[in-house]
Amino acid sequence: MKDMDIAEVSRRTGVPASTLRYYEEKGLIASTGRRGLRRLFDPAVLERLALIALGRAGGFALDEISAMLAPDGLDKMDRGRLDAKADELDRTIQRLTAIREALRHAARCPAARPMECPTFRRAIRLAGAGRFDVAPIGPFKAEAVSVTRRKREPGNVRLE
Amino acid sequence: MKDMDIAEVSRRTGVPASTLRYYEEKGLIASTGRRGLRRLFDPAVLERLALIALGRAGGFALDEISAMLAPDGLDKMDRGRLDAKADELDRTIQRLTAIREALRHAARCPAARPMECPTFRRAIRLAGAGRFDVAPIGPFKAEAVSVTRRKREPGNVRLE
DNA sequence: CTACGAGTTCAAGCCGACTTGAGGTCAAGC
DNA sequence: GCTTGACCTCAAGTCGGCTTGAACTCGTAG
Repeated sequence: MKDMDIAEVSRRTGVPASTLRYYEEKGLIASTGRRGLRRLFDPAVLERLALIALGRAGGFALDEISAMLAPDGLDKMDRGRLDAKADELDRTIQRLTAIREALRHAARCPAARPMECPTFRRAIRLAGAGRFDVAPIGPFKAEAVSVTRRKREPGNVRLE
Repeated sequence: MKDMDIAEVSRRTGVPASTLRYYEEKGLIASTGRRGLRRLFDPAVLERLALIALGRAGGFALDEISAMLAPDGLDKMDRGRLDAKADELDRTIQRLTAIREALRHAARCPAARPMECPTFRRAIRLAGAGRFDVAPIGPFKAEAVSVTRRKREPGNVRLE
């Protein structure tokens, strides 16, 4: 298969041309050359874009993704980093699972106010949604979690 | 317990005062009144903030959260909506699980390039990371998924 | 040879969720 | 009565991941 122009890459991946240019600018993908002004892409870019999409779907930032993909454009990734990311995802999944349970429970819990329901409160605690020392049940701890948070972590502790 | 000023709410929840003002402006929380210029909050706001944190941790937008929390400030939420959100979370969890497996596998798969490994490709497919009709194995479908995407869904299909 | 359309560059805009900063107010303690 | 410092408002800034628009350049079909 010969080199493709940006439109074909876009068509085959569903990724808009503007995004492809943006990715190139960020160094996530590379064009093999130009014909006139036009970029030419090696078919291997399709794989790379699939991996990028995978990362994005996993909630990773573009910078993290480019750190995971090998610098030379091959797809050998750093094993340690991959495992770390998997662990991160694992924690996220556990948190989301707890939240899902909380929602399901809240949807059919007979308690007038969800917060009065021990099951719900437990789910909140598991969700690590923060320590909100609301009256009824004692204070609990929350370990720091991160979804897509940047600097600060509101929703997390700061014990007085 | 008497009404609290913004600093106390902040201290007890870990949510910065600026964020509390912002939430009030958006109608997510309400102050019960003022003493001079200063906002006063009913202790019930702590619960509400816990629920908001829960929603945020679940990846929901503030607008979605305020739609889930009752307009009158009580915490009765719309059951249908809650279930829908739980389902949404469920799909997200499944996707993330597939991605986690893909990462774990990639970390120790002997194949030189992950994309040549059927297990990895399968994980990508499950992840719904898009249809990237890379040569070796045939095209597959991806149903639209949404993490925190806004309008467009790059990474998803557009069969020619 | 020329016009066309698909590609290009670069700067600016957008969205959500906040944060920051300048300048103002006000209750309480000395 | 005055200072202090916590709180206030409002506008603007930030960050990531793109998109959009204006102005321009080419290869190719007619």
